[in-house]
Amino acid sequence: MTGKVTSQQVAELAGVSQSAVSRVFTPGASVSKKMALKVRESAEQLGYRPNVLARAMVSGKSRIIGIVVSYFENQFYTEILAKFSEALKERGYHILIFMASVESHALEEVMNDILDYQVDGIIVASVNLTSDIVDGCHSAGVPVVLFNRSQDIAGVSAITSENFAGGRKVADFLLSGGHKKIGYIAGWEQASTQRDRERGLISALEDANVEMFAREVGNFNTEEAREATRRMFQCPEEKRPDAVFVANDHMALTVMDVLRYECNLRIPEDVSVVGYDDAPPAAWPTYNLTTVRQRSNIMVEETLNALFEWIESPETARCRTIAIDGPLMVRGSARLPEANNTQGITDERF
Amino acid sequence: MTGKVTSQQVAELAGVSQSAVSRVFTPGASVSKKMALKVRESAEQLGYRPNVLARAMVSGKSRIIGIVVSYFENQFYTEILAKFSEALKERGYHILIFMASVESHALEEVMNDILDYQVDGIIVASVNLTSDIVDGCHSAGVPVVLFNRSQDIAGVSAITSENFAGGRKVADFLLSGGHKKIGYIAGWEQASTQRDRERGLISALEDANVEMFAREVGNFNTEEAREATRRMFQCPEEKRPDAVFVANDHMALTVMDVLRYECNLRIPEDVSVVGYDDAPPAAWPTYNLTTVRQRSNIMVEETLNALFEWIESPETARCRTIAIDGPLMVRGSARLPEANNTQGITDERF
DNA sequence: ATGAAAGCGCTAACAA
DNA sequence: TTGTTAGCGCTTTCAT
Repeated sequence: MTGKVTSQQVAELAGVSQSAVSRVFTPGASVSKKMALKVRESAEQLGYRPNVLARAMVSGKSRIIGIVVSYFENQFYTEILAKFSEALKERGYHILIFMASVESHALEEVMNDILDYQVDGIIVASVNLTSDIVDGCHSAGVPVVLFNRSQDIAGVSAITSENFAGGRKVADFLLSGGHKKIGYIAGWEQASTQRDRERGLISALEDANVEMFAREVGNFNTEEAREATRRMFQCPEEKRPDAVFVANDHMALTVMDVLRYECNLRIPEDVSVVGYDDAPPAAWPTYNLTTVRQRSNIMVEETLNALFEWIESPETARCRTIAIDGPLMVRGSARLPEANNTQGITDERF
Repeated sequence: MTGKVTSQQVAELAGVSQSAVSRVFTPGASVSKKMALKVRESAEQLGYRPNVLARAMVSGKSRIIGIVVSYFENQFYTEILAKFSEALKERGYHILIFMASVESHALEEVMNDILDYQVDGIIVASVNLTSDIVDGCHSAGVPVVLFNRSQDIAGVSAITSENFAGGRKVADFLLSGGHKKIGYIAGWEQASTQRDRERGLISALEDANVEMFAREVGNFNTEEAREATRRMFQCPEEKRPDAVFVANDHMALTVMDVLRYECNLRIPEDVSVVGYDDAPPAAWPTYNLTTVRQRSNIMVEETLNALFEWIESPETARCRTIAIDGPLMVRGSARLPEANNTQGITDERF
């Protein structure tokens, strides 16, 4: 029944000034051993802990980072969120979380909500920003960094994987597996990740003089991916792709389910499937999905580096656009290249 | 480049007092139409938005709810988090998120961190509290409610599903499917959900004079569930259960994978599998898992009701312990009762 | 209906 | 090293 304990109360009990108490709880302030001891004892006794909000008001630092996520059914993002949470806790920060729908109108509201909390920075995962929104953040002095999206907006750092190269790896792998009829199930077409993966795919296909055999849009969500798969595969055999690259794992799982249980197709005997992300379920034996890994640990780390560079020295911080290379995880969902075909492929990773 | 805009600046531009500006942005304060208009115009022009932290300091209400989650790989909880997020946004609150490991030592730290942010309430999902921790919250005047755990601690409301009844439903279903050799893969044994589900199972088994055939502990995590399954099923056929109830879906998926890909057992021909939660992947055709549904919408709603009852009227609020009934979702992972056996079972839901 | 003034709990000069 | 003082941006009496 203590109610809230203030530094003032601690000060009185310890017989010192209120600011002395503040110093004791401020790392790197100058206090004598004796003072520190006295104060800590009284604080302990009363159950005192500094009020982070009050500290935030005067210091201008809330130690809160806002995170916006929009595809939360996608296990890749829940994994990412857990990693951000842990890494930020280590730095003494905490996460105010916001789930956004994909429409950018709602986004503006969400971003304003975030700013109202005086966050020290914002991480935006798989969301498209507008320069108006970014301007809003900048004029509030809050750095923003994009995770898994890259956009040409002044002053936002962006961390992605090498999506173009990833798309190429998939194409090369499929081609060397002898596939000629390669289909593609696209994600949300405004997403840079989607576009770059597709560009990579097409570019490698062109190099081999192969045309994309079929294309449908799954929009990164389960239901549309299901329908896209039906459109692509419920047709006479000669019009059916013998391989399909799906723009992310989340959709790829659905695609595999539809292929197996609705189309009665065997994977990889009848059709090869390759995804992108290496989300946890990709490794489950049922799916055993060949996919391009996004190296989430590194991506998270780089995102935080970029963000804290701005937070800690806004003057000198430079805007970064970083793309992390990731390997193709070769598993069982796609036909393997013939042994005599493998040009230097010795490893699981292509 | 506006920097932070204060109510003072808006006041000056509008030619009114700072407190007038405050009133305009305080729902239900007394301001004339003219004043409101003038102020809103100036505010708009400067891009002013009230500072939530400053407001929190004086009002004592931060409009932040702390949420602690510990099993984040479990899709059931990511779904829950999304639902809390949406429902809270509707009430004008936001979520400060904390991921906790299961050890209770770390928990105390985490809870203190949360309190430092002056949250208005705390939701604790699938975490075991101690009364010390709860006392800490109460003396800080912060209500706590347990989600998917129930514990005998004074002053904490708890919302769960009818775990005991759920366990019984599973047993009855398996029994009427003709199973006699029923195994159980337990969750973390300190968890009330785990205990209640198991008690329900055993109680119905006893009523039918059947003994539990095998039991292993999976601790609610993937790796231990995998090992538990091996221990239970890698043995001579006669010592092998013909049905297994797994304490939650997250483990059940792993169990199914091990059964199929390591033990070469068919589901449900060789062994029936039943889970608990009805997490999203349970409905995927590959798993098609028969499971007890936790009605997450209702559970979330009740959790929030309990929490806000405390937040809004701490004097009159009463502590609630609510268990929500949930149906058995009959799918394909467990053998169905013989037609002539079905005593009044007409529906998919048992 | 409006303005003046006090103060939420804290940090950060500034003196001493 | 310590105490004194002045705010951070806001809500909320209290006068008017």
